[in-house]
Amino acid sequence: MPQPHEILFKTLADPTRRAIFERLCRDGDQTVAALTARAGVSQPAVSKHLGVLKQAGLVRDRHEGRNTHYSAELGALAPLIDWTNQMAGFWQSRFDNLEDLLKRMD
Amino acid sequence: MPQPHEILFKTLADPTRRAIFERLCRDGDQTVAALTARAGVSQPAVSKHLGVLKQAGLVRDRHEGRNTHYSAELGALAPLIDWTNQMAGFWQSRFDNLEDLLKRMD
DNA sequence: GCAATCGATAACTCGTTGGCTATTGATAAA
DNA sequence: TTTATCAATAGCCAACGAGTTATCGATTGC
Repeated sequence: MPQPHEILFKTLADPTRRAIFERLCRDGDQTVAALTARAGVSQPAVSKHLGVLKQAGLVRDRHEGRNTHYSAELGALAPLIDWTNQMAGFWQSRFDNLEDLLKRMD
Repeated sequence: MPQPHEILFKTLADPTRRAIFERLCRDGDQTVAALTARAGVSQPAVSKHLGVLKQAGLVRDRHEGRNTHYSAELGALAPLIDWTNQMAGFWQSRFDNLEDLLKRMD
């Protein structure tokens, strides 16, 4: 399985798709029709984006009669947070090493 | 100007480009030649990626004779962190509102 | 039962983008 | 001064991806 942040970056890179996810975070549970009304693209396009978001684990779907409700899965963002923390960690390590070096030079 | 996280998501979505950035975070200052040696793609491809990273503010370049050194600009990740925090905030707000509602129903 | 709505899928188009090779400008080395 | 190296640019191509319209299966309402 590829590294978990890989799919997240790819999925969230598209503005339309990210807007859909943001809306689900803001306002919670939404039907496809409700999301389509505000997405600025066609219903099939929205369905496709939701499929990609679901594949990335960023949303869940719940079927209720002929409506499908989607909701954000906030925990799925964890690998993204981990990745940024890791980058910051690398940075800090190198800084610490430099500090040590300078200390040893005294 | 577009929202600052927009360009970051787009820039970091490409695996090759992200690997270059990661390497700069891990190991600090690198020449284009050094980065090319490990990138698995041609030197022009690396230069193009570095151009995109620079445009996004994620790297800085420093010229030294005929070599060009690049280094990571860690602060540029801030809008990404802000965005994830904002998503978490929306989530929390909705939870709080639900809590309030339940409390008022007592 | 029949018409209407919801949402997913199919099939296609088109712009974007990541890759390449070739080349150029600039600096260092011989 | 001539040759070699470094990095950026130009020009091209193939693949991918986001959008469209058309359609279909499923559910609900008349």
